Amino acid sequence: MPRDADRAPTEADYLAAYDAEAFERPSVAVDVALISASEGALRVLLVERSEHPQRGRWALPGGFVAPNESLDEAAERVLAVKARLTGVFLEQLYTFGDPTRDPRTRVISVAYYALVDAATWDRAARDTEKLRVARLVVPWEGETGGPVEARDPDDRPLALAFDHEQILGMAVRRLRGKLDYAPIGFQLLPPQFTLRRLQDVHETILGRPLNKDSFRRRMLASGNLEATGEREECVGHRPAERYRIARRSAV
Amino acid sequence: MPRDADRAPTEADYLAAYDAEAFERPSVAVDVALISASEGALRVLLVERSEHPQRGRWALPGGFVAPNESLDEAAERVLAVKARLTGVFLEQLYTFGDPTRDPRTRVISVAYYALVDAATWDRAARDTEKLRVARLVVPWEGETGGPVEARDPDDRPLALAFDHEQILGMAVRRLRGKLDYAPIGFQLLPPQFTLRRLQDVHETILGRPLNKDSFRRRMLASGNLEATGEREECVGHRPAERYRIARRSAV
DNA sequence: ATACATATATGTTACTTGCATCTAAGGAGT
DNA sequence: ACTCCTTAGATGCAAGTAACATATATGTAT
Repeated sequence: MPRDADRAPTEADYLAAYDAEAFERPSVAVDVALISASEGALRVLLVERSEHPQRGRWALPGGFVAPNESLDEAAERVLAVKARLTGVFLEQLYTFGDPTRDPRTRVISVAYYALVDAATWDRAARDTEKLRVARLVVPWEGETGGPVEARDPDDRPLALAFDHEQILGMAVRRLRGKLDYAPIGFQLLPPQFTLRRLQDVHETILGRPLNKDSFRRRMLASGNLEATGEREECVGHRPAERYRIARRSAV
Repeated sequence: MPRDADRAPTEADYLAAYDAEAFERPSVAVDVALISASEGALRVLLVERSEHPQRGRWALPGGFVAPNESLDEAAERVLAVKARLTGVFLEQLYTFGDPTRDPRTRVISVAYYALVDAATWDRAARDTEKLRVARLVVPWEGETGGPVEARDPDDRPLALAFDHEQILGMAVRRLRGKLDYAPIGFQLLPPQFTLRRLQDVHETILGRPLNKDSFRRRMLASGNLEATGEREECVGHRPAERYRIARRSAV
């Protein structure tokens, strides 16, 4: 694992490591994967790079961290500026700091992922210039961290800039891992939703079908759901009850 | 959630956010929580700060990220320089970037956690000057992210520097969360260990007793363990079989 | 040799999960 | 109005997994 394992660290290393001023400071950016689920696939908002470097490639919306804002605030700002979204589920994912990940200069990127329902996502994608829809093609064996492909609405593969494919792969894995024990599926749905829609979301994220009954039982037993008493309308069959996130649910 | 939710972002914000050169760049550091488990408690290595700021307080060993090293490499270097350890389990935890977390200047800290067996940890704590043992007192309800207390060998509470208490809290939560589905318990044990020792480790991390039989079954069924054929010696009772991490185990 | 302490095996019960079946409730076509 | 179709939602059962209790094995200490 450690590359320097053989070389015994010297006192000079120690000093060098601690003298912050001696180092050229890196830029720190946040990149946000705005994710939604619709029509059986995960979708993520990408922006086409019009400038060097990686011109023409697709990138996650991002921005440099301003001196007086926290990382969370920077991610919120990026989301507000680029996708006109505020108040959505937003969580830190991982920090990518390979020295060569940006050819210009050292840029350390703190990656975030945000979850919104499909309608919000569509609105964000429509309203915003320079942003384009991308569908994430998540490989079956993606559980293990295989590469995640992004495709445009015409199903053509998109070349992602920097290490953003890696970021998306980690976002998908994080979603899959948290789905079982954290109430995040709701975040991809509007405030009220039927159990079927929730199951669709879970199946999309996991990439495999789930048993309807045990899914229902598990969700209702979790205590995170609350029946609204309202029902779907004009659906051509028995209307399903609508649920919402229970107030006591730990988000 | 978003603090700037009310203020509509302007084009100036957008440009400002993207013009990296206009920003004073932050320092980026790594802080490493070197964790082990012994005598029923988690232990972490801390260094007493002899300089301003936070002089006299206890901090996680850390260092600034050098221009040509990745974040992982920086964490490995910190571990090698400060604890004389290489080749141990090391994983990124979270990145802390509150603008005021360091009173000197903006320092963004990428926190890591490392896991070693008790003997290695003791050796690291003994060999290294300026490093002191600390016992983590993990509250019962720590699952929810309650504060984590650190105490010295005489059980006196230690005042931690910066936001390092928060980092430790997140490390404990991460350990607890991963314990069920990732083979990390082994990392706190020597290469060979009995099932009882492994259970001790799990109970220490989770802070609650586990059922012996189902723990055995679960561990053996996971396929991550491999019997060595060797047994404990001079233990005053029936010696337990020793196990090791199975070769096919995904670490 | 015997007592003792712990490891390991066996068995019993409660709970969870997957699968199958059945009924409920709407719309659409006749 | 009636029947058909589709999906919602409830119920029952079998298989698998969990905790818990008990019994047996196997070493050291006396």
